[in-house]
Amino acid sequence: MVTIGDVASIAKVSRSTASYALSGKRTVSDEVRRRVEAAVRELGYTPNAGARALATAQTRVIGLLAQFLEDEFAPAMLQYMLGVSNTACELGYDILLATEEDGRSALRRMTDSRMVDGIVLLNVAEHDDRLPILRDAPQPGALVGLPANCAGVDVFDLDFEEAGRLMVDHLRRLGHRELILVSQPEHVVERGGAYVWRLQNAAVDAARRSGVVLRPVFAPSRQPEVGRELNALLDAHPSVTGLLINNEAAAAALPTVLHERGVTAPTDLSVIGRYSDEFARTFSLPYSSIESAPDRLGRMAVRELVRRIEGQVGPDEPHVVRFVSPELVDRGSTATPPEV
Amino acid sequence: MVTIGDVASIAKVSRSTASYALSGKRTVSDEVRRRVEAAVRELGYTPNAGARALATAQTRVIGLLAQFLEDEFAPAMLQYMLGVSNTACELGYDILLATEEDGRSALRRMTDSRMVDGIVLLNVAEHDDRLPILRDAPQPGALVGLPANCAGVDVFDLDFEEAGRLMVDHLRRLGHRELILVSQPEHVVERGGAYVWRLQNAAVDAARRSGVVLRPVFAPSRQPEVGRELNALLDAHPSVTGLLINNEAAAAALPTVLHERGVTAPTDLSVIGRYSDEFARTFSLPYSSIESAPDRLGRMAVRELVRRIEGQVGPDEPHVVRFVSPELVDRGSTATPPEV
DNA sequence: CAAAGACGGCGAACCGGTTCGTCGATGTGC
DNA sequence: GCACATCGACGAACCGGTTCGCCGTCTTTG
Repeated sequence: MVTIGDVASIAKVSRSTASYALSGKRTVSDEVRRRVEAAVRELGYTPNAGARALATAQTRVIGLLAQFLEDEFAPAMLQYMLGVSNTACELGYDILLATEEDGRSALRRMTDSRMVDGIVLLNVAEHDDRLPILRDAPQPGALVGLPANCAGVDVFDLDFEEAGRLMVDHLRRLGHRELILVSQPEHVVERGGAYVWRLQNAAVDAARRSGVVLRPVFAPSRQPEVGRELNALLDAHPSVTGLLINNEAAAAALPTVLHERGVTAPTDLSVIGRYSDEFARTFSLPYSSIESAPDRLGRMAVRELVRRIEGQVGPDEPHVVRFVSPELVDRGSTATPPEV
Repeated sequence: MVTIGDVASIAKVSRSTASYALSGKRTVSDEVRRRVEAAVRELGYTPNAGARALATAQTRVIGLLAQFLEDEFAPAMLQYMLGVSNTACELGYDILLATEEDGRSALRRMTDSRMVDGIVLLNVAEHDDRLPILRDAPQPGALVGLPANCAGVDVFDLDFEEAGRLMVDHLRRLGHRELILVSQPEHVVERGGAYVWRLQNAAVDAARRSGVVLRPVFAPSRQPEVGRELNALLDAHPSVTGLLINNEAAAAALPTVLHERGVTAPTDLSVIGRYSDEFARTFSLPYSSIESAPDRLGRMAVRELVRRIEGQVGPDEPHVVRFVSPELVDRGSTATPPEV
């Protein structure tokens, strides 16, 4: 193992001078700097991360806690992870990943042992049991997902209320008067996935205010149950002219269901989903959708986290709660409802 | 920050005694052990990872290099990552994740700075440019995917040759005489994805030996192109009675294509895929398939890697190259071909 | 021309663990 | 009763960086 001492002796300077030459934290003569740099190249020196962490109390590593829960759509989670990972890399940070069930112990391990400079929590529930631990930790934290209590952390999420209103208003303006909203399964809500409620309540509100009938339902998140449920819904409500899908599995199953029923969008039925563009491409979904922007949310979380880590924002400055405005990506799956 | 010095002074022993009491590497009186353990609980002590890494030259972290290439199916990659991550956790290791384009620099960063005790490389190409770097590194490495040169690393992969034979033989025994094999796009092969060739060559061989006509084709890995290609293939070869799919996107697109053509499996057409059971469930694919076992491969790679790290296998002992035998998961999509 | 200041380099201490060698207090054998 | 081994604890050194304080030299300034 080549150490800074080796570099120093090759360059014929002291260890401290070698360190200053490389960090630039004190002025060093050009001559010495050149000698040190040459020695670094000659030996292929790279600083030992553990030693540096010990000396500087900084690791340049960010902890990422992702949980792959039953009934939640794993490919969607991946989008968030990639947003976080790639942004961290751009900013010069590495990612320590934990995917285990028990997020609390993983979080404690990372923070207590000072393996990380900061933490990103994905898929945050309304009363997330990881939050108290994160608040007690000395490292800053950034969340993707809105908890009931945002104290002490930076929070980023899609504006699900606005998303619900947008979906309803879009179809109302086209002339639809009876819609179905397909949400995630009810136990996702019970587990604390408040975003389901946030979208649904806003949608119900918007519908009531404008005299539109909106039928909200919780649908399974697994095949083939979700396909059967969609069929049952369409059977039970033949007068429905529009479908709002806040459930990835349902969105993925819909093309087959519609095809089997001989229904085409938007001629017979208008459809709007809520998922990422990447998701739509992967599954070849032809429906207009509210972009859920997972990569963007991951990116924002890391950006703000790094600002805190690097002290560009004071520890007393208030934390951020930022909502991404939903945008409708038009894929041509909505139109005026068919004449009855 | 609470250090082992704090623990020692609370327990009224020296730092070294506290260390021995916790590690058990030397005998310590029961009385002292109790006092130290009490102090640890009282203070909530956790060793500083950087300091420990510096002293022991071990980090208990494994580096994971995953690359999300254009034209490769991201959800499939996730399966491997989860296998690696969960197994590492079980064995007491954390995962340092790199997803950036430039795997070489990420690898060098991790190994040179001694951030990790070992490396897992996913999606290894035939002439993978990360391999020379990994061989030069002092840490052991484990691969998922078969390179041309396996020297110095442990290698794990599906037995794609056997998979190819299995697919062909299964349909031949049922009486099929003309098949199409849908492979990944040709540039996946050109980039070094030799597994495509390995399966295809073995399938072609097996077909020739048994007098079956096998038409191998490279299909796109994106929607909607792959759907069009499948349609074109079925149009061009009406006498084909069986489809072998070694292309995730094609498998995902097939249900819609067949439905549109009014074709049902296995009555009109027999289908065998090659993907993981998890993948089949996510996409609700009704086809029998060769299990590609990504979680199992990830698990095997980490297991062997940890054995090397912990010195349970000597540095002179030869490295492992292990193939997982393909297993056919029967989902009822194959049968004797229809009478002509 | 002497005092003050800037510059460039060095030595030593420190970060928080682990581990080796030592040493006194016990216990054992002859 | 003495030599000897064993046990349990301690002090010091070490891992590989960073950083503070100091000092000699050269330049600037009154």
